[in-house]
Amino acid sequence: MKTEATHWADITALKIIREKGDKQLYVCAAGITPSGTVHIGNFREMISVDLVVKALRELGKQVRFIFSWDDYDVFRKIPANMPQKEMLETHLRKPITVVPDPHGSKESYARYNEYEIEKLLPLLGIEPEFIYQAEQYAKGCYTELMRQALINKDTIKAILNEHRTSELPPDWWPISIFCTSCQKDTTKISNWDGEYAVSYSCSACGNNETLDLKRAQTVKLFWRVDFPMRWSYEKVDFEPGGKEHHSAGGSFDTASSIVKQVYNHEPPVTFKYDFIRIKGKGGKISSSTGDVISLQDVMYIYQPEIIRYLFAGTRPNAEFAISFDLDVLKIYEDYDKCERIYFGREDVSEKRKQKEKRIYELSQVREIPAALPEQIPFRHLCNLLQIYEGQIPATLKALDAEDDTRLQSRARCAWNWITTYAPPEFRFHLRNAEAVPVSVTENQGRAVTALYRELDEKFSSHDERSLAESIYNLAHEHGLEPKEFFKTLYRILINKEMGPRLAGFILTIGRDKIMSLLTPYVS
RNA sequence: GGGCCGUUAGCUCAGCUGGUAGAGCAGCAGACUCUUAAUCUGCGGGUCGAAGGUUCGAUCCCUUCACGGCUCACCA
Repeated sequence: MKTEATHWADITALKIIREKGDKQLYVCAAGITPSGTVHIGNFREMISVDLVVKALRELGKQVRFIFSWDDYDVFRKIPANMPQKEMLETHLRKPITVVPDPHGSKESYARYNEYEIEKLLPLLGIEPEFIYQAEQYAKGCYTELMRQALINKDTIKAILNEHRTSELPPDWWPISIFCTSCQKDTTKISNWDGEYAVSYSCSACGNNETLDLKRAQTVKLFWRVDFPMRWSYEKVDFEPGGKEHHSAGGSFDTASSIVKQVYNHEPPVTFKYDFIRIKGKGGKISSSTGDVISLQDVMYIYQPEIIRYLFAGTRPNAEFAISFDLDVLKIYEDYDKCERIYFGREDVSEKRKQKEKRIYELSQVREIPAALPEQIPFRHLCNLLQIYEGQIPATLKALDAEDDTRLQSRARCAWNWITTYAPPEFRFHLRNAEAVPVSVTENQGRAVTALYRELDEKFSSHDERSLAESIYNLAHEHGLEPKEFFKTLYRILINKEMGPRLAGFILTIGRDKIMSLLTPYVS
């Protein structure tokens, strides 16, 4: 039993129970429009709900975690990162589920964007029940609720007008219609009979028609109304919202009024989450250039647990940056430290300990490890992988590490980082022993020869410290400044002037390899 | 114009339901005749944006103000 909840996910869970009462089932919802690549900022919506769901379940509650894809939205503009722009151009104003996938792999534009992230979520332990709005509308799930909105048109209008600078026009309706002929939403409603018949005319193709709401599959609610309608339909108890929805007059505000006045349902518990910034991914990052950062991009560098850790460890209403630069090392170190704290291997204040422990628990993709997992510092992994040229099994074997999924995943991320984002100082290639030797002076050659002999005799008895000492001594014995000797050795090993801390590096490279690399210089 | 959020050590930030402040980095000193933001050890009196108020007592509550940022108001 925990003393008091201090983590935001637990606090929110308790708040939901307090405000919604003791229920058999709690509904927690997330929703995103797949009108383009789902980016890491959108991901905050999913993970935020996931963490709250987790907290509720740990309190012994039954929870339904729903995720609504707002894929009956209209295709308004073409994101810069999409191929086949001319083709897409011809589909503007149609529902995104009708627009073809420009990549040609999925049944629609919307589906492509949905799938790109749906396939990744289970890897992060996020497994919601997906609801596809286009499908829901098509199935007629919302017919009655649409009619209710039509009946309450004036109420809705008044609510929306409260915060508008210009009033909605007299002929405004809370629904919009995709023309059955040209599929575009370039339609104007001309009449509603008070029951289920809605007439419209299409300005694009000139189509005039009267639809039956009970049969029609192309009518939908205006987004600010769709939102509260869904709260009512799914009986949503909790849904967070991005900051763009959370100010006075924003969609949460109007949706709350509408759900109460039109649908006779209480709005869900909510909180606001802030945006995610990106750091260290050089140059163009704005969505206008279409260079959005997706979850996949982040997973390329960060293990699943660490992605969860980043979000679980930050209050939702605080903005934070996801880094691709040197900060990556620090983030991995922070996570490892958090893990050590969880397993009591690190002395910290009780308060800190409680805090970190909860964050650690929430960061786990599945069950919490029973004992401290083997930790291999990210930085070290980066060096080893370069020695083994990116071969993960060989690297883990050299480490005598368990070949488990966590370490594999970390190794993959480390290699990805090294090859894509790491600064040049971090990168190296071991030279090939058969390559033409670099040139060394006579003195340098003698020192290298001495080192060769030293290693030949005592490689296995050296540790980093003793070997470092030997290197110094050898330098002096042969009249070299240590710095010069270091440079010489780095050139011989990796053809650079600097590299990883030398003694440890030599030991890591391993006896066989180091001997073969030094051999050409032995006189 | 409305709303929200910030303003805490040089920098980045922690500080839960009030009991006069902390961590990392930087810095300084020392150690190691090393180098991948190098490692180890030691060192943290900063009017907690300003002014009022509530309180025995406020960084943490209330009010007002200043500065900074974000967001809504057109479309989804």
